[in-house]
Amino acid sequence: MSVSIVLFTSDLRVHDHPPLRAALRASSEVVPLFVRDTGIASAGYAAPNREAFLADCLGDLDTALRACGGRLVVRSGDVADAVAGVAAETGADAVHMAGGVSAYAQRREERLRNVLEGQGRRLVVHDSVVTAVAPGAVTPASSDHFAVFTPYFRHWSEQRLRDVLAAPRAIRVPDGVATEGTPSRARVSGTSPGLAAGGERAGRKQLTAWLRRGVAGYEDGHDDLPGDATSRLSPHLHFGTLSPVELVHRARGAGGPGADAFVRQLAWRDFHHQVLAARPAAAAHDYRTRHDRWRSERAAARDIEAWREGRTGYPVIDAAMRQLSHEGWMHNRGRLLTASFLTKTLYVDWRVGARHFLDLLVDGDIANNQLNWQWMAGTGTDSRPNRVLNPVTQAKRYDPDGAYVRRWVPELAGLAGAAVHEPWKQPGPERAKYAYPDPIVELAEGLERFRRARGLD
DNA sequence: GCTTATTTACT
DNA sequence: GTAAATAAG
Repeated sequence: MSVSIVLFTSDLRVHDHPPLRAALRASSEVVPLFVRDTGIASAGYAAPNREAFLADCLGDLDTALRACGGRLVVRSGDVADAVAGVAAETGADAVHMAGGVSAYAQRREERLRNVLEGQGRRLVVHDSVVTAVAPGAVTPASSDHFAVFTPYFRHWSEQRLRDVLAAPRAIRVPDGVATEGTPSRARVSGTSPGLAAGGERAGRKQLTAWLRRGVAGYEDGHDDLPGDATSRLSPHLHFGTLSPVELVHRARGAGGPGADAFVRQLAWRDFHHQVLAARPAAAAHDYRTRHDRWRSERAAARDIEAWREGRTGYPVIDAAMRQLSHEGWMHNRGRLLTASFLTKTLYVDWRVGARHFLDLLVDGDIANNQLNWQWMAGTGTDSRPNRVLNPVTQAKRYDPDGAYVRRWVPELAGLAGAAVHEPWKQPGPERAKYAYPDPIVELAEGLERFRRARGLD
């Protein structure tokens, strides 16, 4: 008669869950445990949209566990203390959990290992739960991680992934383990009105629909802003309600150029995770400095505010920023454009933008968010420091009829076609009809400031 | 075998 | 411009 604990973190599912399977194999009784980590709030990482989505996920996980005779135990507090407490109460001899990559996750794992080993218990950390290919599983000859995507992707693609694990059929939880119960989404305030629903069942339904109907058009459609033809699976990947290993297997099974392009995006996710695992400081500091002297937040306060609120006077930027606040999610092309605009055109520190995204994005993820921001800011792994995206050119390319802008910027709904991307070109009397701001900065002016600051010519 | 130049490709 | 692969020492 032995007891194991499964500590759920960013893996809120029962399908394809190596820690859960390992615990069930090792022990006759298992405690599925989630700790509402008070440290996340004090680290400034908590956000209402993710709190609400998390509540859905925990409720659904509890339901799935109950369906096979178990339940989810929820506690609050410091993770190491809470887990040690449950371990002492139940006499568990091992704790199984997924490996994480952030500095926070690495610290958490270390503290947990110390406290458990002090009690004579084991911590077992499992790979390929949060990513398909584990960080460090492939490395170049001269470094502990890849800094260029293309060679990483070649190696990543050659990795043999483990088989997908079935959901458990039966779970016995020891009697009398106290739980706080799962939180309610309804009690989270300050969420985006159009926030998606969380939970493994919702994620699996979405995945099936995506593979059946969406993925085939992904290669052609992924950058089409109004078409909205991306998978929207990012929140489920962030909370682990879907398994990246299973996604890769099933997408490869679907086949075709759309599936290949989609799998490539999943590899980008793993790429950023392996960078952060090796360089956890990159969440807060330049991966490779360009010696920027960003405009101070004080000096740029009005520009930053306009950017956050979606009133920069560049319609596609404002549309994307409003989509973010309304849905807690933004189209990937919008993320690139708004990040380029903040860091290059306004020359504001990428950390300011990354912070705002983390405050709102339901899929807000330290590895992907921080490193993609750095990628766009030119301080990351990318080797092109002077890449600047022109919001007008890009808008005409990826929103040729202006439908995306009109959807999110109703003030401009009266402007037909691509004219909506340049409202300042309307003749004076026409323009007065639209309660929409003039551009807060000239593109050429911003570009010049940026190039001067970077010493580019 | 190991270090150092050259080539290649780059969301 | 730069990282990785390859060729050369």
